[in-house]
Amino acid sequence: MGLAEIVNALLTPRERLVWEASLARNARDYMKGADLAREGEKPMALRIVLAGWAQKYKQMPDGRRQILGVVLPGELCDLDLFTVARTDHSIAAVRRLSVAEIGRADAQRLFEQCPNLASALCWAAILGAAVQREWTINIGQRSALERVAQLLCEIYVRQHDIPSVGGGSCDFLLTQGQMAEAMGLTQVHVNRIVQQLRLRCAVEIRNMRLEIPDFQQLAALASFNATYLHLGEAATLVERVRMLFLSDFDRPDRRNGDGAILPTI
Amino acid sequence: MGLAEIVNALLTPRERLVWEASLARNARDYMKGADLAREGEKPMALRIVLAGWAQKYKQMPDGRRQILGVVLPGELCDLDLFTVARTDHSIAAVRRLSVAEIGRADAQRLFEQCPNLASALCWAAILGAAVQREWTINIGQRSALERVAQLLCEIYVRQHDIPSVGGGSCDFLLTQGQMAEAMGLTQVHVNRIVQQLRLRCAVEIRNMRLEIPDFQQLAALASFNATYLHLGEAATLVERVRMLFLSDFDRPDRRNGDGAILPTI
DNA sequence: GCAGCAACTTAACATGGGTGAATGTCCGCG
DNA sequence: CGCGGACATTCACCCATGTTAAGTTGCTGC
Repeated sequence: MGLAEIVNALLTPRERLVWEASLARNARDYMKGADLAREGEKPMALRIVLAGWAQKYKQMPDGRRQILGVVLPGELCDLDLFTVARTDHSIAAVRRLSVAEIGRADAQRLFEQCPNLASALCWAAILGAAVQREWTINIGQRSALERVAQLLCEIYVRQHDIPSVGGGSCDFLLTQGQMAEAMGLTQVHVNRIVQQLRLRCAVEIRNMRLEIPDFQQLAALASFNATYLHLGEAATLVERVRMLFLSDFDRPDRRNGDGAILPTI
Repeated sequence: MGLAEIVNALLTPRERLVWEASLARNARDYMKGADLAREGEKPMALRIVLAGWAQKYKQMPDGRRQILGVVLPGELCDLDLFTVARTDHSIAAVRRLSVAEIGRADAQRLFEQCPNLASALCWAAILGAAVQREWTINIGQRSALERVAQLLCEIYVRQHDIPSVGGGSCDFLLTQGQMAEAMGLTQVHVNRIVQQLRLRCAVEIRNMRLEIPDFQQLAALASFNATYLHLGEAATLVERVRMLFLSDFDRPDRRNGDGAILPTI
């Protein structure tokens, strides 16, 4: 369940327009490898990826680097602007990247016009933490082969939202070196594994595309279980948000585009 | 920054009373190893640890288990009750455990009486995700010695809130086997490392207590950087929460115990 | 069409940490 | 007091993955 679905479920049509206009107005580009934010800095913007991929990472004093997750188009980078005094991780562009950067003043105005946006962003951030948990078990417990297979499965499913039967393809912008930093392996070993996957599952990574002829087979190799992505849960989302933020959904202007009042559970 | 500090910063005195009464009223005990919640289930309660430690974990089909984090007294287990249809990880008691379990109906009533509680819980959940990120880099990039040292540092600091100079001691309820599951190592290897730490830093784990004669030394071994715990940021928290949830802090009843209006930034 | 660089491959070798199994130590309980 | 269970410790062996160091391929810019 990505930010887009959450926004669709929680915002009124009018709010959605304001939100999307704000994204478009604040677009900014980065070159491959450029940092959008650095660990230890004061957070300066609310960031949504528009095109390309971003990577969250942490670096140790001696240079070892761990990629903590990738941010795909339409997804939220973090809520640090509202939650912490100093950011605890860095964000960089995986390749050429376009991102909406909403500064303090703009954000303030935005939330005044979109009262439901705050809970939508909180939800996206909290669900994003579920992905982080899965990366932890991935690195902690899986073998190199399982790790890489799991990464490919996750990236594939996150781009399709509805898990498709059989196989298919999707964008894949990481180099083998970046995959290594993401999975706690070396570049050389990732290369070995990618070749194994090529032989065993006919998986191909080429030209920034990932091709998976048989998703079931790959998922089995990885013991992939998509529960943590919480797909298809948007339908029942309003019910749960309402439990926590009662007032947000009792406002009289909560209507859909046709003027009908949305079901209130 | 733990839940307690966040609640202190965001709730009115009246709300705090209601909240604490609710915790006390819903206390429930678990035996060592008992599950409070299991992966795949529908979330049934909002849980706050009162005494003892809880562990979040995930298990793979073949039995491998990764501990994703520990929940110390006063901390929130998760917000799954409000965010997901099915939980993606399990929670168990590390040892005998007392926890407040607030069910749907009770939670509903609670949020009606404590309008600021919702944002407090969201903040706690989002800041909890920062700890998860650090576990990821810990397992992905650090050597076994660094990992164990880092774990000890984190547990120590989380119990002291204010990092003390020199050394000290704190509760430590994990067995070496559990430490192994937490750090992606084997029990045997954790034992080797614990003995090294004993020699090199005089660190002792005994009788469910952890003694660290020289915290600086241990922190250096681990390359420990406490940024991710966001200590001491509670002072400026209201300012940030206000940016996101404007309305919550404009309510007329936001007064402190003496009847004076709290500063509004 | 070629220089130059980034990414990918391959190979030989080294090692941190895993495995399995036995032994030791402590403590609560009947 | 002695038994049983939970946890910690030790040992011998070895494999998955890291390290180092060449290549090789294939862009991209000029």
